[in-house]
Amino acid sequence: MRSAPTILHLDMDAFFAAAEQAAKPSLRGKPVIVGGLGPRGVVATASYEARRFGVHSAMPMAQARRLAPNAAYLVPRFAFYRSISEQVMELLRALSPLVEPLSLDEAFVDLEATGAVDAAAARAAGERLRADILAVTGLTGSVGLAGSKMLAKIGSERAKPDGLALIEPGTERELLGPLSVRILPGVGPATGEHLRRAGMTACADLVEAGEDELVRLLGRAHGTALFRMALGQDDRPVVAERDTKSVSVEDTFDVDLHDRVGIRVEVERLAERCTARLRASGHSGRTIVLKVRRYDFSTLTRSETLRGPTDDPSVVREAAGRLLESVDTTGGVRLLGVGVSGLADYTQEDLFAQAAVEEATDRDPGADPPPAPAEGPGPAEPVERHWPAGSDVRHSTHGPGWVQGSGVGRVTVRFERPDSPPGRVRTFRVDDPELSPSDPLPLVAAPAGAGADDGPPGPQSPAGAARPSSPATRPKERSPGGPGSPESAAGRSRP
DNA sequence: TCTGGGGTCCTAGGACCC
DNA sequence: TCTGGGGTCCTAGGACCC
Repeated sequence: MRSAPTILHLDMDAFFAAAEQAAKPSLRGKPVIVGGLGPRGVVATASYEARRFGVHSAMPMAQARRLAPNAAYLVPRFAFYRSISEQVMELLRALSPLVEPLSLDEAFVDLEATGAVDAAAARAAGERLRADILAVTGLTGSVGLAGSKMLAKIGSERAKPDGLALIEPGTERELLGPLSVRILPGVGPATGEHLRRAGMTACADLVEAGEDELVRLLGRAHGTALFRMALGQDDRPVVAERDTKSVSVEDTFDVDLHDRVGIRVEVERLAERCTARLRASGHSGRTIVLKVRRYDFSTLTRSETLRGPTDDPSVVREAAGRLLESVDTTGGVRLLGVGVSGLADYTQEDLFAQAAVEEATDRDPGADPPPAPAEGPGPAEPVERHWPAGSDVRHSTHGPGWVQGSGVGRVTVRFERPDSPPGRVRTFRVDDPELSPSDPLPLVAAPAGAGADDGPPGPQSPAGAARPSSPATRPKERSPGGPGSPESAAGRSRP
């Protein structure tokens, strides 16, 4: 425990949803829900407007739709969020070299790594950080400052949204006492219920019960850790780099798989994707893990440890295939996964391997929605282009916009950009040659002088402001169709 | 209402070795 | 011939986190 609040925790507010609102002016102030749009999707992030309807992270999408039928529903765009995250992490590293990212939108910073800091200086650094994040990304984040990781995190939680909370060292126990045990790290639904049945719901109850009782109830590691946490004692250091321990990929299917051959094919595909990710991360591994979730949600894993580490797709594929042999899949399978653990650094210099990595990562659907087949002029295949809800596009006449929804051969686009007023909506055929996928635009306009590069310098770039009426390619105008109207009716299409 | 995807850590039993 | 304890590795499952 430190005597000064020099551990900072930053948590961006409703990150994915806020990033989408920043990119899409028409969604500001409206309920926005980002997550899987398929029949088995769950909510990744709900904007604060959507939370008022009771929607929250991890909620099944079907339930969210019942609660907030008029919200805008968008597919996550991880590459976009990652680019914003990098800007934020950069600002954190300017504060201190000791930064521990927890996810795209969260990190600890050790302010002491640069020298002694008192409470006033820590608070000033936190406020400056929040201002810088807003200036650079256009988004808000909340900051917690305390003498330990746990309290810093509790601080940022209490500061939300768009706030800062500083917890003075010495006040931890008093602060925690009346709070629910569920705020302690490591207390989830199961442990919470376990403790409740033992009559403990507040942190003070844990202190009163004593360490021995908690160890008896929860086991050595968990019991002692929890007792200390409840007292506000937490010595975990901020750690900048931690080694990856495993790499895995998994898929939940829109409909349960029954066909044994089909299941086998999926396992092999997953093995290849997993190996590609493994190689891309510069690792090889010894233990191959197969994960199967059955129709009834029961989940099992089978693993096999090889004599030495591998990053060979065929080795991983075959091991995963062998593991599948020992699994009963009657009744159906809703999820399959393949993972590799027991990682070793991969040092081999092999041009063939490198080439394979690049090729495989290009195919990795873990990245963002594929930039749909380029405008193949060749008469080759009339592949139906896929327009994920929320993705950025550009129209050769109307400029930049985003996909509000698609289905039955049509795609609806709203033409607006981060710095424009809310734009208007138009509908096109999915194969309209004037329409193409594009990269996200910066959320915050580049400083004056730097020419913003986008929008055809044509007459009406800021759509919505101007009133484009290009008679040549008159797209079918579509009625208002506010957020949430027609999003991908196709749902998720499996390869 | 019907539960994602990517991870981490812990526990417990059995094998094996000393 | 029987018995013991400790350490490490492997496998499986579960809780938790974002």
